[in-house]
Amino acid sequence: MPDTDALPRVLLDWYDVHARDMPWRVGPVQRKAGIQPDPYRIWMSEIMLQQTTVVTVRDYFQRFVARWPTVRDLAAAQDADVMGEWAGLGYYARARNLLKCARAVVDEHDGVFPADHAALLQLPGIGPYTAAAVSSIAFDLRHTVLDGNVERVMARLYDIHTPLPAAKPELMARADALTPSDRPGDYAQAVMDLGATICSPKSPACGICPWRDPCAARAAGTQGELPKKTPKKPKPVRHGTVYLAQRADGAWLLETRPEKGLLGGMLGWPGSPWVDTSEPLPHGTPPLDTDWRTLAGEVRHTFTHFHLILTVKHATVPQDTAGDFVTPDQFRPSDLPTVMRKAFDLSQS
DNA sequence: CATACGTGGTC
DNA sequence: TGACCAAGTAT
Repeated sequence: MPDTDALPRVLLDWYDVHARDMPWRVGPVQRKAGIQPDPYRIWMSEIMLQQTTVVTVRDYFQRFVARWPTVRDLAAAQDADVMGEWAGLGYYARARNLLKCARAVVDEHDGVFPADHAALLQLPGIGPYTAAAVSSIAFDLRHTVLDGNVERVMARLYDIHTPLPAAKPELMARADALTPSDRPGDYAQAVMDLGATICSPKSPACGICPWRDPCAARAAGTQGELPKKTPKKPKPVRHGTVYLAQRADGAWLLETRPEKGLLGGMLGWPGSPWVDTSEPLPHGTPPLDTDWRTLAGEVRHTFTHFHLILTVKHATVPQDTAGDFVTPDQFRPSDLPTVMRKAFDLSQS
């Protein structure tokens, strides 16, 4: 059994030297000099980092805080502007909840992020992990973060073979027992940095790990097979049709998708429902009665729980055609979610 | 507890 | 090349 009193100290010492630089992060040296993180930026980064890598988040974060420097700025933004800026980052419910949360902070908390874990948990898009991350990292309160990194580190440190998600309560208990009252914010970032860099999913760098000596999995040689996970279900393949209509002035016929469900609230091309490939290719109802040309090739895209094959139809229509056309000066292909941008790219090739 | 919910990088 | 994986949340 590792000495649980010494472990957090060892990790904090490692973090003092190896903390990675991130645009939202106040590093250990600055923090010791009394500089506190901006809760708005910590919250923003934590929402973006949900199921998303630091490398991907970095540029999105910079664009968001440059465009909306404070939570009040964000709360006052147009929905379509925020969704467009989020396009390509995925999990679009995060963007919808980002706006709801910003407006709740302004309306219910006088524009100031609450430090309290329970209060944070009441806000849209903030669950157990993010509430703990914001209260610890932004306010240096002692809360235990349990994300994918910490789960992996704990499973290895204590050689826990119970598969996820059943192992979560035990992993949380282990993580909580290690969380120190001194520098809990730096500790939270340190244990996640450790999981992201040293204690990685494949071929962990045990030789340079600050916790190599107390690590039970390393002693047992099981680090490569932990954490165990319950097998995933196979992804079905679905297919459908999308319609790209371009007016004489170059404007495109687009629609804002319904708030709920896949790509909710995002810009997209009109099209058919997407059905299993065991069924015939659906054509849906074309948005205009015109001469549609089927483009060569197809769009292939994989979502979290299914593969999609899209047939893309294109038409050039007269200037006086009625509909929600977006003019070239207002159309940014980067406002489209990736699957829709792939259809656009096919029409341009 | 299971499922829906994106995308890009990696091996 | 396809499966796995990433600082999870909502229902």
